[in-house]
Amino acid sequence: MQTKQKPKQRDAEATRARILAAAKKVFAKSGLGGARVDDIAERANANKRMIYHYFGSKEDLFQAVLEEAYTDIREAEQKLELDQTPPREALEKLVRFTWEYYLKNPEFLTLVNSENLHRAKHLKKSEVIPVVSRRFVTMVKSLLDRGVADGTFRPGIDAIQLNITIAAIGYYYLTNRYTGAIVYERDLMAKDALDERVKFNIDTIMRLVCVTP
Amino acid sequence: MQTKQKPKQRDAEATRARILAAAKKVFAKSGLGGARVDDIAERANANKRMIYHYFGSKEDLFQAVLEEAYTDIREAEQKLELDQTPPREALEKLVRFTWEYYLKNPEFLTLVNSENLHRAKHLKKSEVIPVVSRRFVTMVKSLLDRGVADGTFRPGIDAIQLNITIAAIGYYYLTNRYTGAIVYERDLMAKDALDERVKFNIDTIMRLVCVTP
DNA sequence: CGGTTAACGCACTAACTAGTTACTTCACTG
DNA sequence: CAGTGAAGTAACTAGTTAGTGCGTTAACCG
Repeated sequence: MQTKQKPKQRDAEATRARILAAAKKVFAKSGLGGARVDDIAERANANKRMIYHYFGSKEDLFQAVLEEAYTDIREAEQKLELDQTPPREALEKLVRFTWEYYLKNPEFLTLVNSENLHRAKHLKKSEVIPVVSRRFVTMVKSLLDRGVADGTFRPGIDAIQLNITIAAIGYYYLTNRYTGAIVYERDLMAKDALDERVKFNIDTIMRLVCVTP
Repeated sequence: MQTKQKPKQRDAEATRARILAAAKKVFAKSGLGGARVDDIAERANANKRMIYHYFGSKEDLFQAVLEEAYTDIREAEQKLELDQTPPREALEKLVRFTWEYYLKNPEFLTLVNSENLHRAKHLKKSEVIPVVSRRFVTMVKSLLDRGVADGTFRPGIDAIQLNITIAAIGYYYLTNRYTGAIVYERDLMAKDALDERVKFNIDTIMRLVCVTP
């Protein structure tokens, strides 16, 4: 049984996927308000009519893009298999992963920003988000527990506060890189600067969590 | 000589200020792309023509709003007079101030996000931003130096990395409060949650910077 | 192979939007 | 107190923009 078939002239699945990918780019670049449906259609090599055929409206399309973005990062986190790594190493791995994911997927940052500008009205309607989110929080919780049990981590740290902090120190640096470059008069995206920042972030989290940093 | 005069029917200064205040609200709520010039004019109790008279264009108005927002926070920071406070106390004061400023001025967060979506093209043109920014970085640098000198702070910490981290742990929590509430299934803006977060943030920074946290 | 269904495209609209034109009215000065 | 320049207004334009009506064509099934 072969899965790869000869390319069809009409392929609902492929067209849908092209629209979704194009929408992700455009929404990330211009936000929900600034994005143009015509622009998305053109980049997707699809007719604008198809967007309304598959997604219903511009906002529904935005919701689909967001859901995909969130499930993507949550899936990638699960693949880290932190539960099979010693606590200290696993924590560093998580901090490093979060940083690198944001660095390689900058659209994720702007999409989340855009969604917060709209007070998460699209995420609120989503069915899939709570499912993947819970699995993620549970993962970090059990990592913390294991670390406390074997004496490497301080007890009493709230997993959600830790999660937020790990995300924050990477997210803020990267999402505000343009204003940051001006305020701090420094190229924040130079290789050296990026390397220095991960190091600093790992240090920050280790000092926060570990008994002996 | 009295400064308070009877309200004029025509007052260039007052109209300009009303437009700027209205623009700040609207840009913060909808972003640069989503904001409507007509909406700003209406909220300012001014004619749309006046916006073009005083500010030239929508983008120039946005730049004026941004510059005001940045100079406001930088001015407030200077008023803390950290150089007249012992290093440890001064650092905690700075972390707390940053958090509270973001909390009380949420428009600042969305304006900065919006500007980063546009790759800081407006901030780049500004003359005043580098001036106030340098004064701010200098302030934190000398705070760090004083702390190292009297043995309370670890040596070798980069002032800009520290600045970014202090901003990040407050900014991220607050700017992403809507998506955060859904992902973490927790009311992040409840009084208890806010109190817990400042405490956590102060702890994070103290452990990062102080020799004996 | 013929017919039904779903994919696809063209061309349109109704509402909106940044910016402008041409005009009126007030405040202050000489 | 007259007249001039600045403050203020209404109505308009030219170009966009999200969303649609309707016709066409390819794919798949019996």
